[in-house]
Amino acid sequence: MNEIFVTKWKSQVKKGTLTFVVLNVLRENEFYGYEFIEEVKKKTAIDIAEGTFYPLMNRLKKEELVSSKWVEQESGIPRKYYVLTDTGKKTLKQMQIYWEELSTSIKKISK
Amino acid sequence: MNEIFVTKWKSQVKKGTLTFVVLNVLRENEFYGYEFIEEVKKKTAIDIAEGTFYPLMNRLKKEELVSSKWVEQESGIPRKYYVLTDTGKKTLKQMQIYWEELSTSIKKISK
DNA sequence: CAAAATACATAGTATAACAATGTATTATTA
DNA sequence: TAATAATACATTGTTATACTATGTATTTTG
Repeated sequence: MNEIFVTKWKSQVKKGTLTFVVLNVLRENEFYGYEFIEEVKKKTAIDIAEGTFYPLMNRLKKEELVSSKWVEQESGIPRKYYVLTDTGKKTLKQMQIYWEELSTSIKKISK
Repeated sequence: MNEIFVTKWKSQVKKGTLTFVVLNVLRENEFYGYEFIEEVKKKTAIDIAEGTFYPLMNRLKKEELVSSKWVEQESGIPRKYYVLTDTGKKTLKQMQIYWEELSTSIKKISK
């Protein structure tokens, strides 16, 4: 029943949304990429493709909303941890305002 | 304070969202384009550019989620009214399920 | 009578998600 | 112990959609 349409739509809905998710999650904890994706998959209904995540993080770093640092492991591949910057925190606050407005608007018309 | 970033982000967030808005609004009433844009602007925090709306409606018609009919006016330019099809109604139901999941997920991580 | 509002529409641009693919290390399991 | 899965980061190319700018035409308003 129009599965292709719905699938494509879900992918479109994620645009922008994933940025909002990332900044929100980093507000409370530092995460490295692989962990982040797994955590979000477990705790929410949101599935982030790796091919989406890494370019997204590089965009956010370029915009200086997040910074990153490599952390060597006793064994295994080093992990790149992401941290929310002050600019990131301020930007997130503005985004939260719009998100709130938008959710409220949609709740209004979808009830 | 990063206004350009936030502005671009808002535009990204609308991707997919506008489809959801359109189908939801048409669930209860028929509308013509100009009226639709004005109504949504008045009642919600959502601003839809005309250059977004008309191509969007043509996509939805192609997918057979909506149909349209021209209605002549006693005076003035004829109006093209949009109507939700049965396929549109069924597709919307599936979208509502995902939207609910997504909002819940984001509420969880943004609190 | 000029400007604003109404009403539909398209072309070109920018952006972001995703699949596919790649590299490398470590843990599991058969 | 050899193959496979899981961990961990990353890029390239494709596709889809929102927006600006622009265009046409009619009607209302100042």
